Amino acid sequence: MPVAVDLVVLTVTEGSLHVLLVERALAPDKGLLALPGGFLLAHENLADAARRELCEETGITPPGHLEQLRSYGPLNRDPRGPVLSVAYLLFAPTFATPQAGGDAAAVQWHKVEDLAGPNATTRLAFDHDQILADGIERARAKIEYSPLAAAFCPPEFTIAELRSVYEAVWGCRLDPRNFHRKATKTVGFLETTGKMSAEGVGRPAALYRLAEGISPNAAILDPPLSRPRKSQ
Amino acid sequence: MPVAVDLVVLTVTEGSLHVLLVERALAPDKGLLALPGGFLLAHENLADAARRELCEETGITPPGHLEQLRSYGPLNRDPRGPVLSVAYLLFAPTFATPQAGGDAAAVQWHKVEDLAGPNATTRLAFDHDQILADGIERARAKIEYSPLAAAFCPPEFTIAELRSVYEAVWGCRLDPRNFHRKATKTVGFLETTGKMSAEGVGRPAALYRLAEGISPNAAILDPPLSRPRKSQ
DNA sequence: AAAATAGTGTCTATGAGACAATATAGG
DNA sequence: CCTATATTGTCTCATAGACACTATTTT
Repeated sequence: MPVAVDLVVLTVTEGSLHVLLVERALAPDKGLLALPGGFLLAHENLADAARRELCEETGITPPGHLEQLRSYGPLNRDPRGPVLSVAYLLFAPTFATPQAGGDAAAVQWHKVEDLAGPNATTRLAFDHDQILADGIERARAKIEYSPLAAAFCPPEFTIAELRSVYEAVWGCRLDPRNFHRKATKTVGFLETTGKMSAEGVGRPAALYRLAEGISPNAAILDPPLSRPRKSQ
Repeated sequence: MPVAVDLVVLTVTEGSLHVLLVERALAPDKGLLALPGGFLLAHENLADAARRELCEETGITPPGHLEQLRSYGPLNRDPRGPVLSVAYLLFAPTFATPQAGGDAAAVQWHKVEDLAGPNATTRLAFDHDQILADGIERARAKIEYSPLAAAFCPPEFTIAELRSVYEAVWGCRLDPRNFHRKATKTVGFLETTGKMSAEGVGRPAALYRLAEGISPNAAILDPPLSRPRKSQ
């Protein structure tokens, strides 16, 4: 059984959630947008294949946090026949614009708004719409009770930058004052650097980093940074 | 690449969480306890393979709720070579004692306490200890914000039965009075049947069922039936 | 000074959890 | 009667969210 690995690579730029897509250089679905990915090699583990494929198609060695999303198929998802796909999710800070390579004719960040949800305008190759939707849902759920939102930020960041990540991923506005209190008072989340941000207008903001010794993966925020329950 | 499907089949009996294990009839790891499972056939989807393997090895057509857990490998988990395993999780009501068949020499329910956590006494075959641990963790997290705990109960059940499920899965005692209020007042969770339970001593309890039109999978309890945060 | 953003304090509504009190069964 | 379990009610504490207010910068 051929086994593929596909990646949902998410980042936050310009106030909204973006996903890294490639334009397929080969049939099937040549010319369509798709998640980066490819076939698992013999003697390779899943996560290693995910990193290798991302690097081959985009020239990027993934920073951020990589985790398994779920597996799909193998039937009715690739016209060539049964292919089992194991999807991975990468929480990435915005890094250098990627370089197309491998099976990819072009690589670009795309606004998630245009691809998933009610206002979607573009169709992805294979069953990648479903995989993307699952990845977004996972990201939305996970930043609530884990420190993973910080994986979208540079190593040192302001509370406002962190808040804009939550706002982009959840697609809603958060009260800056309540968010500030919540984020800074949640134990085991942030650590002050002592430095101040010099950017922009208004009072300078303190710079924070992830708390020492936090693996963004395992740590659990308790209580969680609660996502608003009702429409705001 | 050979692809296997393994199942973590959980149920609640006698006040504690149990998992269905087979004794391997064949090498490798012959004689060891293992999760039921086997190889994916050509032209078969993952969830279908999970159901088929469970039926072959235990004679059971799974009631309850089946969901994908995650994938493992393919390296360093089977002495025969690389095998990708996709694990599934089944929330099962206690049903008829299973019948061994296929690759299984014996099939039995085992107390999860004896297998996972600090007091574990038995080792499972392959990497099934890890898979079991992940399945238990998923179950513990999921019954908090989904109606899935009811999948461990018969179609009609009392609040006390439902509470004992939560207590078994979470491994802690819950206040019967607070639990009763919480469970019955959570919208979209339970529905009264009008019938009463005749069992046991004390005042008879009302029988409930899952609310109409709930797919236990998709529904989200809001607010969740919160798991106690601190040790009780 | 005005505008903008950072950060703190305060109030209210809601839910979790402790626990009193009542209801209904069997012995 | 007593005991056991079901079910309801009440109280307290903690947290989410609304929002007034102060602090510090740029224009």
